[in-house]
Amino acid sequence: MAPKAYYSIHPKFHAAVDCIIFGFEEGELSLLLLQRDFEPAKGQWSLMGGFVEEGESLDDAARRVVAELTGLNDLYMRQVHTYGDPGRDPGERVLSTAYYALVDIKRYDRELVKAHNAHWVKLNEIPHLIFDHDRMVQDALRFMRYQATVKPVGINLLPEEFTLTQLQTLYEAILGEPIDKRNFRKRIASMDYIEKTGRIDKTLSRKGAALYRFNREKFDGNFKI
Amino acid sequence: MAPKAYYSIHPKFHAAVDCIIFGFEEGELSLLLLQRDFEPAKGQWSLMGGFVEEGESLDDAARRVVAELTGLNDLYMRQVHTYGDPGRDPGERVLSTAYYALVDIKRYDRELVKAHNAHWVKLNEIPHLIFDHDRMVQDALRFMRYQATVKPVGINLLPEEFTLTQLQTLYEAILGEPIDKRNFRKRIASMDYIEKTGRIDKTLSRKGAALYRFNREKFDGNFKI
DNA sequence: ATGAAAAGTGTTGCATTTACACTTTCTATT
DNA sequence: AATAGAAAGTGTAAATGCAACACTTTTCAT
Repeated sequence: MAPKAYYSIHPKFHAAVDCIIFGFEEGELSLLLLQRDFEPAKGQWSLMGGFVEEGESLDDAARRVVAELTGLNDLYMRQVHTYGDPGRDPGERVLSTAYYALVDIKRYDRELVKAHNAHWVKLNEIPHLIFDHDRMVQDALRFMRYQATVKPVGINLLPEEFTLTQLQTLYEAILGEPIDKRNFRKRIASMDYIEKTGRIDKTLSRKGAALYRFNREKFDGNFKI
Repeated sequence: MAPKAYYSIHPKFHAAVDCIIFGFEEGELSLLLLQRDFEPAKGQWSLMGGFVEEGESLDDAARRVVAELTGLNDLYMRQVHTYGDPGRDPGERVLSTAYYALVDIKRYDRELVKAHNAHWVKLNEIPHLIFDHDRMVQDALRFMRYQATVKPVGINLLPEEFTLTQLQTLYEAILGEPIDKRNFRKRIASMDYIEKTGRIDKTLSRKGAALYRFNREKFDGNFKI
């Protein structure tokens, strides 16, 4: 067994998670940010975060923190990076692990968000954030963009059923560049895990647009390597 | 200011770094692993790791730990992931951040490695490692492979000057598949940041092979986005 | 009846990637 | 001195993937 001193001669640190919560609305990506009405850094903007508790994994902590703010427990989340510079939190030393989360912006709990004084802010209108949260956002954005080019994580920003126009607008927002409609639809047509539901959405156009859905079974079947 | 209780009501944890140290020899990737002659988990195999100390960033801790074992202070290193499940270390709770490092296997300090009872182990001969170190290795390998397809990080596994055959063998080892010699050389020729030194290596063939070197300035000039 | 607004639909050219085999050079051996 | 062996070095053609491009259909509101 390990001698007791093996651990105890080393310092301990607070551990936190900070969450970069992405939403998609009006053709643009947004982040859910807190206008802090509490200390520390009261009055400034920050990411939603929280301390890791005893017996709680990092993933669980991130999930809890996001659920506290959104009421949603089933979000797509990924760890981005851990920030551990001494002095990154001017109060005490805290190691913080950043996670990004993808939210269908129609689903979050408006009461909870209001209670936390949180707001959806469009990507290009993001204010300066406290500590090293600016850098966390940059890193999370880069990582999410990369993931989106590799697998269809973006789907988690849309409702269960979505039109191809919605999907294209989403990917244009993620990649930050316009996409040719015909080429885009050709590519989607070749992905059998994005399937027509047979239903039609009439709210977004007079003509109506076919609704599609992501079929996780087909995707996992095709992509497990 | 933050009330003192803001921090102090939350638990603290040990923080560690574990390092996946890659080398390249005889056409294969290897890892530098410890056969532990110390507790905990004496007798088992593990990654080189260490606790994060007061006033030391995670990156610094990883750099220190790798230098302790290899004597090398200038290695290419990247953070991979942080592992925080309660119980991942059966002794006490420890949050561990994994880093990978790339070593020119000709350069490390053999005395230090021997003193730590560490050994280079080929990728496909890696034994079961303690705790969650197996998973760390898988994650690091995937991340390093991805990085190698995007930018020439592999160069850090070779000496300053190298032949194109060495470089090709390295990339075959990283990607795990054979590469066509002519296509490979065509691609390298199009990268002006890999430049001929004018020197010739005569140790690896009778004919002799041109030595090349990575020009960081040209690379940064081309790739800064 | 008409106009507006979004949905939907194929083809061609271009660029990139892949497949493929022989010659050159040198030295160690006979 | 001749030769065999071993790795270095070199170009072309086919195929595939990617990018560019414009008009018709449908429906509802006016």
